Amino acid sequence: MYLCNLFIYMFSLSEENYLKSIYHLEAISGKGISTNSIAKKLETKASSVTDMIKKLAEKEVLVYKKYQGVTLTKLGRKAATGIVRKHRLWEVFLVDKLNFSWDEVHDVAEQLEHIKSPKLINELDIFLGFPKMDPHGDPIPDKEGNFQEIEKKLLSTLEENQSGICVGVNDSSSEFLKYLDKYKISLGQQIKVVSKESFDGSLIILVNKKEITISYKTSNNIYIQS
Amino acid sequence: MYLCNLFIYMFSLSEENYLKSIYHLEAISGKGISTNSIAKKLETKASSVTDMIKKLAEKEVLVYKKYQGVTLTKLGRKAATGIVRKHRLWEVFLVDKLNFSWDEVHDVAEQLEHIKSPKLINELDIFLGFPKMDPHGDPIPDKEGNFQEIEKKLLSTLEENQSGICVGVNDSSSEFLKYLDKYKISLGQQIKVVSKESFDGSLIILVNKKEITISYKTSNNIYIQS
DNA sequence: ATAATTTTTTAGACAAGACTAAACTTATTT
DNA sequence: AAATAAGTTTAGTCTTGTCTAAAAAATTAT
Repeated sequence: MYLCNLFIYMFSLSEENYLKSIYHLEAISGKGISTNSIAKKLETKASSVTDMIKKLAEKEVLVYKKYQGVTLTKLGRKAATGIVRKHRLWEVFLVDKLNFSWDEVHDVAEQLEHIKSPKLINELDIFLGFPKMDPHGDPIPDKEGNFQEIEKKLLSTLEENQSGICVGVNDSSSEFLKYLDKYKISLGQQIKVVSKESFDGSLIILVNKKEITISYKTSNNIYIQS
Repeated sequence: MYLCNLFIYMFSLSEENYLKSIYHLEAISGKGISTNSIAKKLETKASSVTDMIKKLAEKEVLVYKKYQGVTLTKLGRKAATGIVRKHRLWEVFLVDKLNFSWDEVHDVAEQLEHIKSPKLINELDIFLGFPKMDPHGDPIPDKEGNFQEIEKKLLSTLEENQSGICVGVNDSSSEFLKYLDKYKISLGQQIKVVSKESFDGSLIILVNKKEITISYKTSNNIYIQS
């Protein structure tokens, strides 16, 4: 228990960013995350990544074999979910308490997620009423790093005349979220597919009793629960 | 205005800590802050301080002449009060909203004060109801860096039978604050000097209808408003 | 006024984390 | 199976911020 609390102080800002990125990459593509993919995610160079993953392998948060990519250990995953938990709780705080909109929270949460204080984050969790989702519909891990992913599919996979509720987005960039705001697409919003253009995958959807046309790319970044 | 907002992003974590320390030292001892005093405050070496103040002089946040110590410029003072503002607002947040006690806030606020987001701090100010004091009785600067110091004197300067209200502490260390908690001395607490021992300066004071004896050192760290 | 002491600065080194360029593996073509 | 391409690692450099040891300036004591 004591060791476990010290453990959260063990990583530098840079190390934490690597852990988080690798965690997110593993969530998409499974084990054996490549040097290049990490470099792309962190907007850095492959050689920098090689240096850092050697260091993280020493600290036993990931397993590294030359030219084989990396895989988080249980320890590494625990650390990563801790950071994700902090990031998402802070996002809820910013939106619920400080009048941020969902497209404004990311950069600030990116800073706040590195604050080291177990009491702070647990009290914040209590203060916010133990939220289960962040403002983009992503699940918030509990203290132990556990969370349940909700049932959801991409809007792009719906057929004509099917409908559902928006429960998340795949792209949390400010540009995309502002675009969604313009068409009043937000979490909880009912969306119905009116028609589907087969040649480019674009959709006409019904939102708030208005029909709007969205590209395949857009529909592929919106999660729906039927 | 645009420049003014960029300005707050201009300093590294380390630079911010130097600015803050120099600001606090100036508040005590006026202009011309010595290399050694900065080193002591930041628990670093004089040679490191010399390096850093050269850098900060280049950035025109302080004036530096070899062997003469440093003095903040208007720009430097603006930056420093910005950090102090953030530190103290976060302290209020921790105590008012997250159930921290006044002896637990310092280390966390020390981290939070470096988060860079003008919107964050202004919204936090609104959320907290524009507090004028932090949990230790220190004033919170407004956006422009202005604040008014309240009328106060050290408990050690009171005469026998004089009384007043505790409005601040000079030492915010966890040890001292816990000691005060033990004797139920908190902000707003009525304190009356029952008697004064001339040979060591110790006091017998009346707090909550109980008489307690405190050392000169203690009485010299408590601020009173008559 | 000179000597001793303290303070400050300089010079050179180091660690973390990033970068470029070159070398080396692995994967893909032909 | 050899040739090419793509991805990865190594080697060496740079920046930031720190440090030690030594030199220089300022202060204090004699």
